[in-house]
Amino acid sequence: MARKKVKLAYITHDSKRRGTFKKRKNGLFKKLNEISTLCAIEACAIIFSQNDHLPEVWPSPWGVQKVLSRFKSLSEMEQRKKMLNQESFLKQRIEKGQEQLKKQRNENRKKEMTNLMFQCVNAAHIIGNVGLNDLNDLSWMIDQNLKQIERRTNETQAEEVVENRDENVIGSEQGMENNVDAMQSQQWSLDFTNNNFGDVLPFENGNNVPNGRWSY
Amino acid sequence: MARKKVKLAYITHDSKRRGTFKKRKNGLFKKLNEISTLCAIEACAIIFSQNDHLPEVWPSPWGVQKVLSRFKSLSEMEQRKKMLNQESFLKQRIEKGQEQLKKQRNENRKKEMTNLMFQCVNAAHIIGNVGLNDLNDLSWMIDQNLKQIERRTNETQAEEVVENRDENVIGSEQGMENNVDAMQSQQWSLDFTNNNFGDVLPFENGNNVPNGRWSY
DNA sequence: AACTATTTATAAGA
DNA sequence: TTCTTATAAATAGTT
Repeated sequence: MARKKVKLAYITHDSKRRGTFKKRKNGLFKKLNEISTLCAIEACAIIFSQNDHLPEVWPSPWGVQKVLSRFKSLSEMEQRKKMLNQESFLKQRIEKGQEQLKKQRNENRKKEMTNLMFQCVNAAHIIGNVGLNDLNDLSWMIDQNLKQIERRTNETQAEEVVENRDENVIGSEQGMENNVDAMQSQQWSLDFTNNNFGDVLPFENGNNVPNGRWSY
Repeated sequence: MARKKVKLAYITHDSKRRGTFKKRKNGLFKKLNEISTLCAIEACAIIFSQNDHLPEVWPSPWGVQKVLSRFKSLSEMEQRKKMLNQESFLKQRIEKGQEQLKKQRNENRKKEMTNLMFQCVNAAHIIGNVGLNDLNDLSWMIDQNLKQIERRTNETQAEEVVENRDENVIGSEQGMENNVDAMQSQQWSLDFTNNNFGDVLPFENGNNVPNGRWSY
């Protein structure tokens, strides 16, 4: 941005790009430092350079961790929201697939629990041929069944781990149609007011997504 | 930085600070956008404003997640490396912690189920002041409790999903506490060469840490 | 939110 | 690389 206006595009010339990267990274971190001081806010940035596989971070590894833990502690719903932006339809599909998978899991768990409880009662009936008048009876029964429950739970978990890997791909396909409404009803605010970014960048997913500022 | 040189310190005047924050945040994101375009690098930033409990992120929630996962896996890998180098002492601790975590989870699940069943019976007692002679009663009761169960299960699952992702590295939940130690034992190099930040900031942890660029 | 006077950032060149 | 400097950009105070 000096001596000449640079076009906002990948700098092919190698040493030039490295120089620019270094300069701008410093500038960026300085700005970050300034805004966090001036406004007393928590912020962090992580930048992976092209060559170095280790990132440069601001304000410090520990500072980053601190901000990240706060970021992660946002509720699950918000996390979900965040991940569900319209950057790519593919991502949506995967998300939806995961959602379905989760539902399916809950469904399974639900059935399992229901089944479990019926078993409890059956067992009680068999044992005493009477109702469960005494909690102590139930207590015994629970102990008897607990191992079985645990085994089942473990099985379910094991399956889920396996499923996790590929199922979201399968689930995703069917997830699409059902969730279009849900998608559209989501309120994403892509704030372009006061957007002076000027240009449009091709994202790596191939879609042309205008560079805006995302807010929740 | 115009009309007057501002002192690098917290802006007490409220509306002024808000204005500065907004302007500078946009500037920052624009810079981030530029550097990542010009140099084709992965980067992200998270900024918590003072009021809003939801952060502003760049490039997008999803983009942030992507970078974070890379960062996290990397930092954990590094941590692991260092720990292994330092002796299997810490490694053992981690494994033990993971084991404990797993046990704890099973314990929780067990308790949850037990609790559930007691709730069932209690509810039944309250309702009819009799034992569970009729399965239909139980059925009703189950329906009543199912939502609660589901909620609990969701909580448990949510935790597990997070852990699942990097569990084989370091159980994140339990790993967090350990990480403090690990962090501090890490060798961070604070690079002050070519540091034009000029000033010294009091960090919120109380330490006076010069603003430099951290690299691993 | 829009407008400038200034300060900063930085692309090229040394 | 680092330093210099001409110029582009960012932005503080104002409207």
